[in-house]
Amino acid sequence: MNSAPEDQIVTSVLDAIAEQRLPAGTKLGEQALSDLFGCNRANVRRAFAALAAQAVVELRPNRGAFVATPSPEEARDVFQARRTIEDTVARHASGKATPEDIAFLRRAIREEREAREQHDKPRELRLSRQFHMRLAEIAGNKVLERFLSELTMRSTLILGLYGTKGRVLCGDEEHGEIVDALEAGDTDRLRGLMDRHLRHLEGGLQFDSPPPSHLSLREQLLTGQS
Amino acid sequence: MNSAPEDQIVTSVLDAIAEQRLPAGTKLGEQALSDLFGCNRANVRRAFAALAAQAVVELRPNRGAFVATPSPEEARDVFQARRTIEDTVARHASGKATPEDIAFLRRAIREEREAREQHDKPRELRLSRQFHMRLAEIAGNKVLERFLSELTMRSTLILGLYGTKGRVLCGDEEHGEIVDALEAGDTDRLRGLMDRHLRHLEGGLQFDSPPPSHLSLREQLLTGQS
DNA sequence: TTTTCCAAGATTGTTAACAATAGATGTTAT
DNA sequence: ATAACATCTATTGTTAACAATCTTGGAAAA
Repeated sequence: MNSAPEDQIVTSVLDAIAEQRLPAGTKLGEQALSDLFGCNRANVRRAFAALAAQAVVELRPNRGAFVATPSPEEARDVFQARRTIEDTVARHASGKATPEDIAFLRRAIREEREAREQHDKPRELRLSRQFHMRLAEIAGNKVLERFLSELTMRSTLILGLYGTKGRVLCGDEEHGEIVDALEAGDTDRLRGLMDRHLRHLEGGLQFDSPPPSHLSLREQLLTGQS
Repeated sequence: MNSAPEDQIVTSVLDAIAEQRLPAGTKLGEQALSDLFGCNRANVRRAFAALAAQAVVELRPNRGAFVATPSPEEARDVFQARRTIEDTVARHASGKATPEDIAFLRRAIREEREAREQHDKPRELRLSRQFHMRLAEIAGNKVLERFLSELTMRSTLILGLYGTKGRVLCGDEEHGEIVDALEAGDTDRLRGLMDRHLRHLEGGLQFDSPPPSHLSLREQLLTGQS
């Protein structure tokens, strides 16, 4: 649609975050990105402003732009919001899925399992996100779709920070059951499965181990003095 | 918190939209705003990018920034999203309201009625919005709070475009009943009242009369040719 | 009078240079 | 050897000038 020079930066950064190629706290230098995308720093700056408005990038004055590092409280809020929004998505998607939709979802599940078996985590994450976003698309509400896009993005960051490595991220059997219920038009079951799926995802987080510190050396040492 | 020069632009524009001082389709010139806020155009540009990311401003290449003019479809999506989010807000706010919260809400209702009697529409709109936002604050989810902030903003634009003038915008008796249910801790009733309130609001829209055209003279005349 | 075309003005988009600040390196004194 | 200090570099923030585009207005032709 809009091929403005800054939109490409936004989508590229979002894609990178969605595939966990950009971990939380990564510094995004203006020069680096302007070189990479062959544009001037003003466009990079505008892209940062848009990304900051979606809370996937944090802007620190005179320091620069950093990939956001969600706190445990933010993680809770994000998943609570996801349950809210994806419940409505489930309600409205139920019975509206075309055969193409079902085929797409089943293919995504299959490829996601393949990616997991091959330990291709970026691909797995991308496919899992596509699964949820397709459901929102079927529901047919652009506003909720955009909100969920932001939330899945932040979920990826949260999983990268607090996810227990050994565990399965998005159990493909759960996704499979969801498609079954969607195809059958069983709204209540669909809603229940989705809720369970999201609680499962959130339940796998561990907030105790690493205090997410992405501070400069100086800030890490000087704790709370001028 | 953050007193960056561009943040002031963002909040000022949002406030103006929330009070319907900036109607949908208004052009926002870069020079005009940079003069007004005593900063350079680069900051205005960044503010526009942030506002566009929240869908309250539309960016047309080589034309400039305009206050968004939501279509009837967008209006439907916005109110559906509001019902979704404010239902969760109601669920989580119920029983959590402090006496100060209740006092604030009752005062907002009273002042809103006064503003309506004095035909002070900006004030009325601002207070009505504050009422809903305070509920979100009580619920205690920053993500949903931010989403609702965007949605109430766009609701104001929608009411300005499609609202039937004679009708009452937000019946204060409805707000009153909501506070009663909140204070009583009657969650189910609170949810029901909120849903009814939002459906009431949406039901008062009329999409037939004015095709929302905020085009230049040239665009209004030359319909669909190069 | 109406339409078409062209030119002037205004606005947006881009770029580069400069200023200000933070982070890092090196030096010196204790 | 360590800590405090100064300097140096890299990065962000600001500004102004220039280029490109759109809008406006009027003149010329039908």
